[in-house]
Amino acid sequence: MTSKSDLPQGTLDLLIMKIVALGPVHGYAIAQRLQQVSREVVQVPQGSLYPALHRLENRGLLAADWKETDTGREAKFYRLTRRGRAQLEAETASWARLTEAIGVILNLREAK
Amino acid sequence: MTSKSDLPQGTLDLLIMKIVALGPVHGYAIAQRLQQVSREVVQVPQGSLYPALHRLENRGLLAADWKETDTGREAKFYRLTRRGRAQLEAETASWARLTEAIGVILNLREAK
DNA sequence: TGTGATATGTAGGAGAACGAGGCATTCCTA
DNA sequence: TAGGAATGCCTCGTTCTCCTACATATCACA
Repeated sequence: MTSKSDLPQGTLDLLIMKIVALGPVHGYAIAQRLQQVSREVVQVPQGSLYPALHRLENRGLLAADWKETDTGREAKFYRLTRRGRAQLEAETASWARLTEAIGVILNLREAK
Repeated sequence: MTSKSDLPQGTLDLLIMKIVALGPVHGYAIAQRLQQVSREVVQVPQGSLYPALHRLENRGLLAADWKETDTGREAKFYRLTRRGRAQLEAETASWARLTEAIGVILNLREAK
């Protein structure tokens, strides 16, 4: 079971920012955490992950430094910039508003 | 306020199917209902609406007949096909699973 | 007459997601 | 010691969706 459902467009950036907000992580670990925390519901292919990270970095929402991982490899650790933090807050609120609205619609009964 | 937030990819089709499931409606009315019911949160531009309707029709999820509206105009009334109804159910469940997973992630506290 | 609401549609472009590929290192095991 | 799996980074090309802008037509009303 637990079919991998594709993420709606735009959602990936939000999730990435959220994970990064919890503390500096490198790309590979971001994908792993999203998968674990969501119990396999959210799965991020690398062909989506890295372009998204670069996108966020170009927009000035993330910044990165090369550091050594626990396993002794070099990896690019991302952190949220100030703008990124503001963006995360805004998008989280927006997401809540939207999903609530959609939830209402999906629960409509024919009783017009 | 009530900023118009863009819909995540794929969500539009889901919402359209849901509205159509409540009873036959024409395109223009679908957009209006979505806007009203969501208190302006969901707004569907015509350039998104009609392509989406054609898309759903081509996929065999919607079917349409020309009828007269309350206002005396000819309009294309859409209804769900059997496949459309199954698709709506599946996508609704998928949406619930996904938003729940995302909700969990967005509520994470740094306590790893 | 002209403006706003109703009603349908297309064209063009931007942007996101993803599959498929490539590359390098480390660790485990047969 | 050879091979594969896991870790870690990346890009290219395709596909799909969405949206701005535009085009069309009817009707009500001022």
